[in-house]
Amino acid sequence: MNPRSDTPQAVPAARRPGRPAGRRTGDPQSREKILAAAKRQFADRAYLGTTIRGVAAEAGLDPAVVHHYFGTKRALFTACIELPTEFLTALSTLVGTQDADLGERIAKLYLGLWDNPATGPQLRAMVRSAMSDDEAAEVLREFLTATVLRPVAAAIGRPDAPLRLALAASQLVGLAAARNLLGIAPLAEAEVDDLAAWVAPAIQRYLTGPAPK
Amino acid sequence: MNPRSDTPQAVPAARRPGRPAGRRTGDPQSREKILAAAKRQFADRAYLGTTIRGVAAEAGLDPAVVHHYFGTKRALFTACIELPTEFLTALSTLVGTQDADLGERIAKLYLGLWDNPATGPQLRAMVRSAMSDDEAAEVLREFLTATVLRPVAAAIGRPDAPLRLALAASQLVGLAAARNLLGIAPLAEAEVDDLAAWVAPAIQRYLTGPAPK
DNA sequence: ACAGAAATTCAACATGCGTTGGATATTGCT
DNA sequence: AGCAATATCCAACGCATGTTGAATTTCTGT
Repeated sequence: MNPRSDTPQAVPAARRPGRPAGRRTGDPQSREKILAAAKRQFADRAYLGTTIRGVAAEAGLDPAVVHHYFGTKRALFTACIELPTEFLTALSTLVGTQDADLGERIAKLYLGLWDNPATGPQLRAMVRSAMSDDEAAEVLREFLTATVLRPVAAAIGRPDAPLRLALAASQLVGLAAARNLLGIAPLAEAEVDDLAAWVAPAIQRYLTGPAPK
Repeated sequence: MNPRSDTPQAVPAARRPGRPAGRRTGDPQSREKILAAAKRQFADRAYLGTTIRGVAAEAGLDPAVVHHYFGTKRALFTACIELPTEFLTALSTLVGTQDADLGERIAKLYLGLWDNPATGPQLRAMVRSAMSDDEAAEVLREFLTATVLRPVAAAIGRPDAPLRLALAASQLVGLAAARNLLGIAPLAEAEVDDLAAWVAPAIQRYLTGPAPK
């Protein structure tokens, strides 16, 4: 503390500039601030392009606080891509019922998830990172097969159901990526309902139509 | 380096360990080796996950050689994603002709490009990096619209051609990403011709079918 | 009132990165 | 034979990163 210490030993103290250390008054929202900033950055720059320091800066905090709450960057990422389960169950039950409007209802629900501010960033972060990071790819693959493809395949009950669902999923993921990640103009500017009407027949045919040849 | 130097000055010389510096005998293939290694790594780990040092190591060279030939990492990347123009013109002329098999022929040609060892790595590198890097995304968007979407839209000549083509492209990109990047099982294991038969009706409908509603 | 837990700050470490500069060896031209 | 161009290696710089540790302040429960 004293500028002129009376002992010749190392004097690590004397913290003068910046805000003082220590706990802030009021209930701490740092964890939520970090999560929000991290979701935004993972969604925009994928796993490798996102830095702990950048997240901390956007949240207005010290990088060490991020580690205090989440430990490692990987743990922060997995905390960011957890989706509200309500949507997943809605999707599953929806696809379980077979009818002529199935394709359109799936497409609308799915595109709505991407435009929803509560779930869109997670989806963007997931797909963006899965394309450039092996571990994230495994997370997405596991998520797709476990919570979407497998249960729905069982509900449909055809022998070629896994292939059919994978085809439908590839169309939907490709559409969302082109629209929300790459920003291909005609898709990015289109309305959800119009897009759903366009892709609905394709989804419907993949799921319930006749096999080719 | 020398334990007993005869001059008290700095002695930078006396390079002893490792291979000697200087030009190798025989025609230098280093540029091609670097390109091959870089294509592989950009395709596998996207732009940010690829390091000059890693590329140099795979090519068995010093990182400085990479800079000697390509200057910067960005320049190396753009050198890697240049596609042979023959394929592009083949695609363009193919889509210019309208008939009932158009969807299937497009799908086969496109999926073939991804499985072709001469063009697959570039496509993988392009799409992978476009998902995580802004500049790469612009390259892909420009490539898609300029060499595929725009000319073909002109050939089709419908007012909603841009949207129709973007939808077809989203299906194809999504299919290739799920199959070649994410490794979704039923798609990764399927034959090109079978997949083409499945997606052909969707492509055909996007391009020439009736508009919805 | 007090002790422990929690929250925050700063400083630093070790690592890996892209990039640069200089030294050295080989080639090809004249 | 000699000389410019080319190719290669090594060492280092400056910077950013994830992560750790210690110090400090506030809060909470008793």
